Amino acid sequence: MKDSKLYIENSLTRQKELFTPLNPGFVGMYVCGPTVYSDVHLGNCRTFVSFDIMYRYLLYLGYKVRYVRNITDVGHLLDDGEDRMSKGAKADNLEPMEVAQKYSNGFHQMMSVFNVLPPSIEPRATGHIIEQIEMVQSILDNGYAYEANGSVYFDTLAFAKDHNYGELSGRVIDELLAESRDNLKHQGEKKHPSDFAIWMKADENHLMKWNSPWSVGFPGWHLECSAMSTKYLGKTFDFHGGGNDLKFPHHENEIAQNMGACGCTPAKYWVHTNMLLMNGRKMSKSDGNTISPGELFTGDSVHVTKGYSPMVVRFFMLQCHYNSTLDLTDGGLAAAEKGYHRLFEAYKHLQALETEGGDGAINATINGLLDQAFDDMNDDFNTPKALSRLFEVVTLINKLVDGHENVNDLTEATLQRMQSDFHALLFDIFGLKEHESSSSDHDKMDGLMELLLDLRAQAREQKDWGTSDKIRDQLAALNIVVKDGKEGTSWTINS
RNA sequence: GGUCGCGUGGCCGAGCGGUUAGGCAGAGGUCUGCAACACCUUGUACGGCGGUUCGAAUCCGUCCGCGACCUCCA
Repeated sequence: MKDSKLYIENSLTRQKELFTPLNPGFVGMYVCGPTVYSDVHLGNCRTFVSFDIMYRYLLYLGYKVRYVRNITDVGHLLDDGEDRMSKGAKADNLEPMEVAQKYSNGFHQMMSVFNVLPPSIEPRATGHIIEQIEMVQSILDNGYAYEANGSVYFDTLAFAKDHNYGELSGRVIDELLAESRDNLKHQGEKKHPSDFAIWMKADENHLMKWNSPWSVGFPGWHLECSAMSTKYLGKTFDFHGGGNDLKFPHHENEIAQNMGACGCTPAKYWVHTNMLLMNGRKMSKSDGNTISPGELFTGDSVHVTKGYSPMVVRFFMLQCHYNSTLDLTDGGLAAAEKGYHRLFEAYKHLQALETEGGDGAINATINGLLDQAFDDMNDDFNTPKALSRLFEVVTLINKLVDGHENVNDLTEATLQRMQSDFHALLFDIFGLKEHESSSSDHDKMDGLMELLLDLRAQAREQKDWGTSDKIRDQLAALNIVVKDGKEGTSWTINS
């Protein structure tokens, strides 16, 4: 276990707090996953990349982390009262489970493309109907819910007498009443407009329904997370995350349900990630201001001039703190792409550096920057700041490579630390990776390029600039950049 | 209308009471047959107006502008 103090901005208290797990050395972490009724969109990806960084950093610090991220495959109602999964199923003439499977597969594939680590447990709402029914019963037994026509509603007024409802989102129950007074007539079975369903009676054509003590029906949306987090992490656990659009009503109601069922607050630290915008506006599926991950990778969209690789997009996300809105723009991505390449070029040079070990004149500078990078990570996972330290190290690496700084001013120990910390930050914590290609392809490519550059070198010796430039230009058209340097010619592939 | 948050240099984006953020672009330079790439150096800033303070981008007030949530959303 690394000896470092991690501070996390807790949405519940709105303060940065020292992270101290309930059980030393162990972390229980729950993150609200996707509803699998259509393709993932980029905003989802940013959220899960943000939590991936946190998960990775906790692992790096040496915690044993149980990371639970659910998949919602039932219970999400649309305005017209139809279930999202059912709607998707009817539209494509599929079983609801086929819809869930199809989009779960797509989701997993996209997470893998973004190099997001899989969670330890990925429970599904439909696989935990019994747990949810039991929780409804507990809440009823405790007097915080009532039954009406086969549906069960959470009684927010009764709950608010004993507990604080609205703590997370800063909402006051009287205001909730005032807000929705106009809609009272539509509320039907509810005693109070802020009450919410924890079990819904299904009508005859509803596709997804289960037996329960109250009716044939289905669980309320917020209930699954309460039931599943309790099952896998216990009644109280360390860390609960989600997009900040889930704060209300989802997380507020989740807290109420857990309190209502077991009398204790579910999570110690609540963490919310901010939204991804595009061109200054919220990305959303419903209006046109959206780009799918696939379109972003291929460049097949009016919003970008070219495609950007998944790792460039991930790097772009890292340049912004998870708690701020991030504005996706073509210019921003292009800038990120260049920075990303510069970072990785420096990383490669760093791994090749060797020192004979001198007086360590620049040790302190480098150690200071690396220390600060980790301090930044400890300060609420501040990836943009940590990255800025790394770029300062990049400048130093380049100076060492170019001879502007003497590599022998670096002791062996500091060089090794640079190499291992750089690797840890880039790959283990930030979760970046280089563009992969199969190694046999790689060998062939090397051979081919060696041949071409050999021919070109001959042409240049004979001052046959026509042939020399033709080779260089044709390769450039294939995004292979030829670099003529002091020590000969090298090449790289630009993505 | 209610709740919360944000406005930083050409662009993106940290900082949040005194010290260079960083990336991209721009400018100058090194390298090159010419280029490109790469590398080095480098300028410009904190929405307006008040206030607190020895000192404010950073705290307070106010005005303007923007966004999110309050209804399904990551």
